Amino acid sequence: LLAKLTEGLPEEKRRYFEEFAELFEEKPPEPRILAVDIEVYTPVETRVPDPEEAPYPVISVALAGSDGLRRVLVLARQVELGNLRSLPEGCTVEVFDSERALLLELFRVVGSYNVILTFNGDSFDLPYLINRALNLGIGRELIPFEVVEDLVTVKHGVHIDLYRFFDIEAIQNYAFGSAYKEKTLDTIARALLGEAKVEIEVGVSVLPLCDLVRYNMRDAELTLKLVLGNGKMVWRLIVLIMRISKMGVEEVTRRRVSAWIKSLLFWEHRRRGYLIPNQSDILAIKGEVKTASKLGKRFAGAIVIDPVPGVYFNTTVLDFASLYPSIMVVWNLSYETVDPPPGLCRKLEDVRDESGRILHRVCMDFEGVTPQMISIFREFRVKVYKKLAKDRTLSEDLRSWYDVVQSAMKVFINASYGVFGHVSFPFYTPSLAESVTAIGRHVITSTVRIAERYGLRVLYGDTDSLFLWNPGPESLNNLIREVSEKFKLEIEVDKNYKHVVFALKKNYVGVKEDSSVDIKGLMGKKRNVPEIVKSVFTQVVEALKSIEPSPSSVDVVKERVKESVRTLYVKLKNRDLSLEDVAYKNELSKELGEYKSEGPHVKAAKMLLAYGRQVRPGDIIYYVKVRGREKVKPIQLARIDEIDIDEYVKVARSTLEQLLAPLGVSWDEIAGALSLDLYVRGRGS
DNA sequence: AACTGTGGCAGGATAC
DNA sequence: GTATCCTGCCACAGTT
Repeated sequence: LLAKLTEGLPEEKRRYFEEFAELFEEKPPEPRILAVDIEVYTPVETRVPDPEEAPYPVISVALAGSDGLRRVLVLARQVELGNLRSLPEGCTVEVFDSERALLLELFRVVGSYNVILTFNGDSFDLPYLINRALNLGIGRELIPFEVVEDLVTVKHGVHIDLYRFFDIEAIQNYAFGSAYKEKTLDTIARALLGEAKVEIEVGVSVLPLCDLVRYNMRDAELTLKLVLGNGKMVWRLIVLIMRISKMGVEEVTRRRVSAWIKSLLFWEHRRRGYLIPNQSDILAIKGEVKTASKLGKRFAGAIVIDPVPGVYFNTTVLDFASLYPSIMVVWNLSYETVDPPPGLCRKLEDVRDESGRILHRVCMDFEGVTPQMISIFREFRVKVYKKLAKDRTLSEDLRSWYDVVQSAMKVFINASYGVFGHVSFPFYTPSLAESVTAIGRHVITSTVRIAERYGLRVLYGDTDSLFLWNPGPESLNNLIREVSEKFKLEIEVDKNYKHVVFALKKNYVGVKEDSSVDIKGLMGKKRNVPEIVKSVFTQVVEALKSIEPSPSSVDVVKERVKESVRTLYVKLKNRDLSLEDVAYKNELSKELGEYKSEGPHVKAAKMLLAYGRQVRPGDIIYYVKVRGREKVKPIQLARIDEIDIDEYVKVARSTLEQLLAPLGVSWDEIAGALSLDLYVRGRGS
């Protein structure tokens, strides 16, 4: 495959391919890995002990090793023993009457593993262990961990904090397709392994010993499985990113994709003997942008076509395969090729936006580093590794390795454009980022014009996609052929919708041939909408699946909605719900003091703080709407009987109207009849 | 002094 | 990275 891939290429480029191939073919190392999780005593359940002070004893430590080790070390305390039958299977439990002995045993075990895994170990488990050991008079030389800048490392090996790894946006979005949204051990394990933490009703400090062991062991096991489960997928991904980026394991698992790409590009520069420019020098020559349009934005982005509201049957979605990276390859866009200083380039090409205006010029004398990297990854990914990942003649283990190889490349390809628009990236080049989006706009608007010339009806489009209403196969093929030839970009049919409902930009519902449903952007999908409203939304979507092109079919949907809303009303009125059902979930994106306006989740967070609970940026605040002056309360401080029913009816209305309006159904039509109906029923009961 | 309406903006979440 | 949606705060003006 490699020979085929590099056929006809110049010697130098062939060598690049060969060198990369080695990185992808070399088997991953299999070090001894140990997952560690600790539980700490705390007098106040809601308060997490400060790891700098480490004032309270470590009451339990669970260890799960790649060699099958399953051990829990517990401290003997005055608590219930609990049910011995609830102890996890295949696990050794040792009870210590000295915390010092417990920690020393832990340190001894840690010493025989190369890779230590934790979830949140950088900010809690390991600093706590270090400081607790010091407090107990254990010498530093006996403690296997040490703090280095913003991480905690293992003296004889490496430490991977999975919280930090899964927190990396590129990992979350590209490698796992946004499968998990909240970054807790429980939510990530549920999403990736289908397993959950052990549920406990009370804090760990008062938990019966056997339950504590079970709870602790599960956490360590989940931590280990997140790395070694699914055919060691995560471990392999880490290894591949290390090889591609030329970074160590502790950096790769803690730094963002821009750091990986930086490292890769620095390496490439050095191997070719190029000078690495200063950021300020790039900015001085290539910093000028011409499309700074909106407040807070540095350059213009993509085009979103205003959808024609309504319900459409038989709609085909076309899209460009990784549009931005492909544009960078075809137009040779790289920080060193865009807007070269006068006299340094013989062959220049114009970068035009959708209006034909020339924004920048690109040098075509030589291939830029970025396009070269992208095209190598793309070639390998499409022509080699996607195929090998599906090759039935290979062992399952090998196929899954190749699948990780292709997804590692995907991460680098997808991130290749964004980093150049990021101020802190060492190769930050505004004119480059602006050129990519301008060409993107040019490509999509030209494609719309060509589609219309073939008599195709464009219903909607966003950045790199076009939704075509009931296209004739011939016109469709003509469009695809003409556009691929004109731009040298791959455009293909992505999917067909049996029917699709449009209302607003970035908001639609489409039902595919197999009755699976795509819901984009609608409120009912967002995490900040309470569960109780989401479930009504889901019911209405179910009804939409079966819709046919007839008025009676719309009536059926109307009835279903009415029924769902009625149930919601009754539930709310009877307060037949849990606080979780009505909770809004919002992320606290910064420190409380940094907020300019006090939104509901900020207000709720402040109440939690006043109550003595820690709140940090990144925390998801759960709050409910209550009657009275405060209007909101954090879920921990609220009671069911304070819930403000009207607020929930309001949010149900706005959420469902997004589905109803395109069907020509008004809310009043449903709620008007409903309130009378409820009134009569209410009297009846 | 308390309330109501309004437009601008902050903030969160999503699409691509 | 930008584009877009929705909610709710906030300042201000006008009314009771």
